[in-house]
Amino acid sequence: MAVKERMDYIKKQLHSQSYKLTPQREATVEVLLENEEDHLSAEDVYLLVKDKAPEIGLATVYRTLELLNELEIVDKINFGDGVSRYDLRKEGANHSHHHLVCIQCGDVSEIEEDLLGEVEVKVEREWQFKIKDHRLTFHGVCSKCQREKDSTNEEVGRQTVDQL
Amino acid sequence: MAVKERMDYIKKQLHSQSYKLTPQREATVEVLLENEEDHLSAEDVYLLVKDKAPEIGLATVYRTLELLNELEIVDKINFGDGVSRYDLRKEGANHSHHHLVCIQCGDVSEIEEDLLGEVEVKVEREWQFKIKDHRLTFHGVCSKCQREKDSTNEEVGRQTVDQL
DNA sequence: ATACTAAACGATAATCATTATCGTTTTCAT
DNA sequence: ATGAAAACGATAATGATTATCGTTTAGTAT
Ligand SMILES: [Mn+2]
Ligand SMILES: [Mn+2]
Ligand SMILES: [Zn+2]
Ligand SMILES: [Zn+2]
Repeated sequence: MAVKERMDYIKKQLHSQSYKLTPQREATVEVLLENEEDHLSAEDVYLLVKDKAPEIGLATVYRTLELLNELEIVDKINFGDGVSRYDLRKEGANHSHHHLVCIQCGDVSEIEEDLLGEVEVKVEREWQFKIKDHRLTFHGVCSKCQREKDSTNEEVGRQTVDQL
Repeated sequence: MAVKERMDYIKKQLHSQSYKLTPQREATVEVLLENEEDHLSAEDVYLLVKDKAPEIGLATVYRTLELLNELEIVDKINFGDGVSRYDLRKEGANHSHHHLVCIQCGDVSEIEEDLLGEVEVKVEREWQFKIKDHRLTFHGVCSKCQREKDSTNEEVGRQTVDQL
């Protein structure tokens, strides 16, 4: 697993900006690495990190996440529920990855591939805008929910009539 | 101006769902139409709409914006400052338009052109995800801020060195 | 026109995520 | 070992949004 190496790399990033790697910060990063698929809120991180460092305070979690965001180690994203969520950047990535949000089951999945190459070239050229980062989220129906809808819609002889 | 016609169309959308078009709702929509370029928070809308309907309450503004969002007349967006912003959909558009956010001056400008056609085809095919809508925001440096940076960076005679 | 009912409203209290404050602890260079 | 700065934990404050509730309005049936 590259967990150890990524931790080391993050340590270096902190040190290079002369930030200390406290036990609280290390535990927080560990939680983020161990839950990379998820999109945790500050409260979520707080509850998970308390297993490793029970004495940690919620304020410290917020402070740490804020710091990691400034260092561009995590992205702070917002899916429209009332909370910010913190998303570790993919290994080696220097920009935010994309998301698919299912409007039926709420599932959030990732697209690691950068789909915006050509689009960004066009935007930079035609809008004279120097792009530094992006946020791209698709809202729709995930494959699982599509299948469930299908098996529900077995209208007599005609099997699936319309799958939305 | 198409303002009148768009108001009529929105009236029809409300009525078709058997919602009443109250004076408060009408005043709110008017404010949105008159400030289409902007990205107003609920509070912003509240202050503007009070000119037209001084007795309106903030709760009603929130309720109206929520309703317009459900009817897909406005998009509720979040640029990372602590507030939701409400963005009227472009005339005839059935999806959210894109945004350019300048990380230096904070300016937000619009991209009405739908840049994601091919990307969405690919996502639907390769991720088996049925796309209903999207959110795309680019973060970077707007043309104005780039020009200011340029004229500042005249390294030869070196006038001013760095601003900010 | 009157009376009834549900929708909508205004005022304001409650909620809840996030931020600020402050006294204490830790880290690290001297 | 000493002192200053950085971090921390607890908790109060803030501020956007939502919920509540009594009143008003709009639409419909008498
Ligand atoms: Mn993600
Ligand atoms: Mn817009
Ligand atoms: Zn789903
Ligand atoms: Zn700018």
